[in-house]
Amino acid sequence: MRTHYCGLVNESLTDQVVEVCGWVHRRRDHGGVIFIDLRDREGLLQVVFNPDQAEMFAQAERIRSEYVLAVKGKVRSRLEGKENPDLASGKIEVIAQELTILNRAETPPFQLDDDDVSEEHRLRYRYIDLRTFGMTERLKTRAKISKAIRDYLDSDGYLEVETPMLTKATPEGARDYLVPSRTHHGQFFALPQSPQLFKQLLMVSGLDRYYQIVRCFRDEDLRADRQPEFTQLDIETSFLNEEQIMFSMETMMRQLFKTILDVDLAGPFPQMTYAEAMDRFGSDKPDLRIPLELLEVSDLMESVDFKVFSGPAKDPKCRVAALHVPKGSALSRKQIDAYTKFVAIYGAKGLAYIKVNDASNGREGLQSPIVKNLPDDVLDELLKRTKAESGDLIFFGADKTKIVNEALGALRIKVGEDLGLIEGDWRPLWVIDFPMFEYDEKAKRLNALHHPFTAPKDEHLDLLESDPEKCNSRAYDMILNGTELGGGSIRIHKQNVQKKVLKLLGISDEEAEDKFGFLLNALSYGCPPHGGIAFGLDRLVMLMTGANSIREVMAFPKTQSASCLLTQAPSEVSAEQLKELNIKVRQKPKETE
RNA sequence: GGAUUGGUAGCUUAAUAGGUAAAGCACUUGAUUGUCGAUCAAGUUGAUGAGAGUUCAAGUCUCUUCCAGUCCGCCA
Repeated sequence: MRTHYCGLVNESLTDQVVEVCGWVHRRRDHGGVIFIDLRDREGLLQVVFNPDQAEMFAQAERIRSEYVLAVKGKVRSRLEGKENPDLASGKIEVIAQELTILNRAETPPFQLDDDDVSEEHRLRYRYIDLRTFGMTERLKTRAKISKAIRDYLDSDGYLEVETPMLTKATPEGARDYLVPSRTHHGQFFALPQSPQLFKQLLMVSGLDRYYQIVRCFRDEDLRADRQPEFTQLDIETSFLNEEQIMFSMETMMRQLFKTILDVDLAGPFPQMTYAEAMDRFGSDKPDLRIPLELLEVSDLMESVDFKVFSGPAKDPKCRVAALHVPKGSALSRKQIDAYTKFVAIYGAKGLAYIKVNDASNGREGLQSPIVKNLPDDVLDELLKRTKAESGDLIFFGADKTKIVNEALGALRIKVGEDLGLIEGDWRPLWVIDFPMFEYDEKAKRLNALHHPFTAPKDEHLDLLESDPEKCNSRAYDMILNGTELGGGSIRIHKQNVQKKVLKLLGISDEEAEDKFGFLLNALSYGCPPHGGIAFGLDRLVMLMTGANSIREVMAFPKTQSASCLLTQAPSEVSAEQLKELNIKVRQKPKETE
């Protein structure tokens, strides 16, 4: 039926007879001659119908948008001056000899060349949306990325192993998607949040190097970069330390960017401690393309007669930080008010600022509601430390450290984007030396910053007992342009250490035995030192294709309320199905009348 | 759970201070032998997401609700 893809017919086939199949992208009827742009996944091809074959021409007159055609015809150079430079096949056209209408089509619910159709419509008719050039290209790029990754890992000795989708609910982490068991009344499987434990077991089994491109499930609220089901590139290896794993993953990324985008990522990736990232960027995934930094000024503000600053400056749980914005004094009062509103989202109670009108004129050169509260020596030191020049602006955050970091960290990105300060295209880095735990104020207990199987640094082992909050882990995150591409760690391979960590997380011996007994057992049967990493494949593809949501790189994504507009899932099930599962729905859904 | 933006013809949008719902594209028909977002002419298309209220009068004001987007919380 087909000899060539439409989009791949070019001048090298001139004078040959080809058979192509595709969808009618556009029809231009000139009465005596009809042009049809025929489209398939590889692109467009102009097909010409002449009236000398009356029967075929009559059929061509009835063709409408999105009809599916098979056309046999001769490739010929377009007439002089009639080439279309926008088309890969623009130098040639196909003169139709035979036409088969394989299928008719209703008028599509939206036009394929309309690039601002609402996402709601696109998702409802996703099968049509996927015909558009942008979607097709992104899915093709995604497939190329997966293949390049597989090629690299395969050549590096990694085995692709599948792990169960029906598995055990875990107490830590995100909310599980549950699947009721028919054969065990009242019991449930959980869909995996990640194959974490299975890949560790594969290391115990001596598989040595494992990878998998695998679906993961988390029942939490959605974002532009979060879907209830998403794809991880999951990797684990034995007998390598963190430096070796990081080097290998970096090499993989470098090859990937070269293959897909022809981009040379500068290497080696810089490494930054968690503490430094929080201090300088207010974030554990800093966007290094933005040349703004948070500056610690708590020590300066301790003794000033301005409680908004001196209070937090003296409190060890708080910080006062400055964000120096070159040329920022051009910001209007209205813009600064908008930024004040912006940081309020993160809990900041205000946003102090100083406009540096004339850096050489001391206090007189500064414009700000707070200058009157600050003594000369503090102002001098502030200008010195920020290296602020005339025309600049300095924002301040003074609050709980967490709030200051989140507020100024987000402001840093927003201001950087608004003022067009972004430098360079790709700025990867590693963030290392994460704390093992974070104190959860609400639950009044420790939480694992990565996950409960992350190993503590050898030299911090004693801190597990004495001061767990000071204990750092052997975890590492790969960050690209402010997005966490992946995170991993060296795992705990000693049973006693694993038990200790679970206890610190407030998991009782009984619960540990119940939920993780199989892992604890496995650790006792000759578990090698091992570690790994998991990358968010959707986010990686999103960055590499320049998409602004992972929905744009998934064929059939869900909406923000985790429903599928195409299939109308989730939906109710029959009484028989529920009965078989021994499940009773407690409340009837609200009346829909 | 919260903040915020939007929902008007098949699609994308408009509608002054509450006073006859409009345009472009799509679609239909006709014309048209070199277009490529073809062109020209004529034509069809609406319970303004749903429900209630205020009013002589509601797309517009009020309340409730549903859907979609962005963000906060949440996401080890």
